[in-house]
Amino acid sequence: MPHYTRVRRGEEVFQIDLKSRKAIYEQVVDNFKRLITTGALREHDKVPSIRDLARSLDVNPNTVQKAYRELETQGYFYTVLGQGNFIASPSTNDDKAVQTRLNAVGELVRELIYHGVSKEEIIKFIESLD
Amino acid sequence: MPHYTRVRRGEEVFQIDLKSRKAIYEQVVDNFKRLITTGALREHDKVPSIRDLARSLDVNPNTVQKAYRELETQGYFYTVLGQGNFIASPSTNDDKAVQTRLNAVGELVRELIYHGVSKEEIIKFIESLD
Amino acid sequence: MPHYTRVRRGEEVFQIDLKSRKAIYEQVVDNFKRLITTGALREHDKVPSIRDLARSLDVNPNTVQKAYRELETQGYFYTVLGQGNFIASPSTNDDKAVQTRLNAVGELVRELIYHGVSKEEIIKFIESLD
Amino acid sequence: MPHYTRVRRGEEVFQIDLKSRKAIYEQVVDNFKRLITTGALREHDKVPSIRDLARSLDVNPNTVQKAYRELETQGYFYTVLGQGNFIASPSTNDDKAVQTRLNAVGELVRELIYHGVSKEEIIKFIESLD
DNA sequence: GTGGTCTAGACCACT
DNA sequence: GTGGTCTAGACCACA
Repeated sequence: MPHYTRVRRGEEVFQIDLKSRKAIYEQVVDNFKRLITTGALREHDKVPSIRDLARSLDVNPNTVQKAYRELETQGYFYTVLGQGNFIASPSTNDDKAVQTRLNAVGELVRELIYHGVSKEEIIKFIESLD
Repeated sequence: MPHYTRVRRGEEVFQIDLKSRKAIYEQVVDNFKRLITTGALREHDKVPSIRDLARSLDVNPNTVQKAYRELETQGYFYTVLGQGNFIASPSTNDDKAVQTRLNAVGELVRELIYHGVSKEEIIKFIESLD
Repeated sequence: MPHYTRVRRGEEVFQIDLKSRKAIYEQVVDNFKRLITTGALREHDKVPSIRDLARSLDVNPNTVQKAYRELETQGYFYTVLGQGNFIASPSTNDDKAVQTRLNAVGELVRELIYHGVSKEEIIKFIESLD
Repeated sequence: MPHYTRVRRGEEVFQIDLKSRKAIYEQVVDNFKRLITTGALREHDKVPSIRDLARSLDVNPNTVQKAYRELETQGYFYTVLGQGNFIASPSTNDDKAVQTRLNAVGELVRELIYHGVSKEEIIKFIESLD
């Protein structure tokens, strides 16, 4: 019995690891953030209904709903009552979100340097993204 | 009940925020990582005893113990029985640790770009660190 | 699918935001209340037929019908069988409606004060209306 | 069988109407907002544990938790893991919250005027609060 | 003790 | 069809 689920959506893969210490709903959130920030999902795209995704991932609908709610409050989704959930427009002025993430990057960079990786290598890695 | 604790250790500050969503033991871990990766604590330095730190921070000794065990597992501390805990040497060849952190950086960079921050700005931020 | 609809009616705008958490039929109700209380629609004016408005707003006729029924219940519309819906006369003695709204205002004022807005500012805002 | 629950907490009353069209968790949220904005609950006060309040109100703990989470994201509560929930400091710079509430006040004032209440009466009512 | 997650399954409101 | 709410009850992590 596998303890993870992978679902292909177009070219992209949606992956949940039931054994992970990370909560399932958080993994769903992270998967969607990845699909959105990589451009695989774009503004106004419809996402699967709560029930459908729950069936695909073989988890309880409540769990998916919690993820969708979280994505809505974080500004990645919007909900149209009776019609489903959709990808929202990027909010480019969320200073708090930016600051949190920059701090996290700073922390990781320090740890990477401690593990022997140079700033130049890290910057080269970032430039190679996408 | 105070909702945060700050303890000066030399020039550096050790800070616990009870209001944070992060578990206290994780905050203790992160504080030590920060002190180590910024050079405030160096190889073979002795760290405070579990009981002492617990008293300083006004948290349960079990919590500090959990943090110390975690730091040992992650290779930041080593224990000498009967003498206490000490800062370990950096492990410069921990490919798994490096890979995990690079992935996390990649994820954060994508989210920052999505929030309107350019790669150039992120790189400039990294260069400005320390 | 557009995520909002604006329809000009004379000088005034009728606006539905599908992304809002508010039910569409409630938004239709609110739009009419606004047009009525601002004087854009007056006593005995005829309102569009359910089918026409549904077409203009690109929503389901059932949704508009629900809104019209609600507006009739609340005393803003009256129906003449075979002729359509019309704007009713203001009911100046509806103590219950007044009391409900005053309570709501009180609640909002308390929350505004809690968020640092002074009573004077709130009163100035009210005086500036219209 | 009564369809509502009233719980006295000190001088204040906490009231839930199971028959209301408003969701139970929202009623819990509103009750706490009222207690906070009227000053009955103050910064750093401990609120009842999820299980305790659920027992008092005779609702499911999940329902109370949903309310507490909402209060946390709206900035009224903060959670200390393993210790419970506490009243947060007022956030005096939440422009969005202020704007939303001012708009709502404007709407209500227009409706009150439509129902025959004068601006002067409304302002007098606001000045009489507390 | 505390909050957090998850399931199974029911019922409701809106479109 | 869609999302939203609620219950009953289980299990886990943290302090």
